[in-house]
Amino acid sequence: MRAVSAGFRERVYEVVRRIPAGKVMGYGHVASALTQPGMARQVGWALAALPGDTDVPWQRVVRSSGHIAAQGAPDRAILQRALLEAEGVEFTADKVDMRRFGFGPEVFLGDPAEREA
DNA sequence: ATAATGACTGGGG
DNA sequence: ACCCCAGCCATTA
Repeated sequence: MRAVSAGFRERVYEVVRRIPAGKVMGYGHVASALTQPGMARQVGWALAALPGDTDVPWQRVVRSSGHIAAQGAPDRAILQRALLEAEGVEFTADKVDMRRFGFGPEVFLGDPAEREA
């Protein structure tokens, strides 16, 4: 058995599958959705184990900063950006504006004044 | 059982 | 705002 526990992986995939097209979620955010904050790295691990023909929209998961992750797979990183732009996600200086494209109820927990109109 | 690794994160320079 | 470093945690060696 390679990578993370099968159960954990499936939970990650379930969450990722719920991210609507045109939106992105941070690894830490996904981990929180799994009620297991602090496992951002393991979330990335689960996505890294995905096959090329998966139906999981792994491209919608980026770093909290909005930058593309995929360190060990630069080729996948390029593909990821292409897929996201095809979904309508705009990139600025190789980063995504989480304030606009970030998904998840958690993002609304912050101060309302923080939010962009 | 200990040490190294990595699709991460937050704080400090 | 960008780069570097220490902290985290399950999987591997």
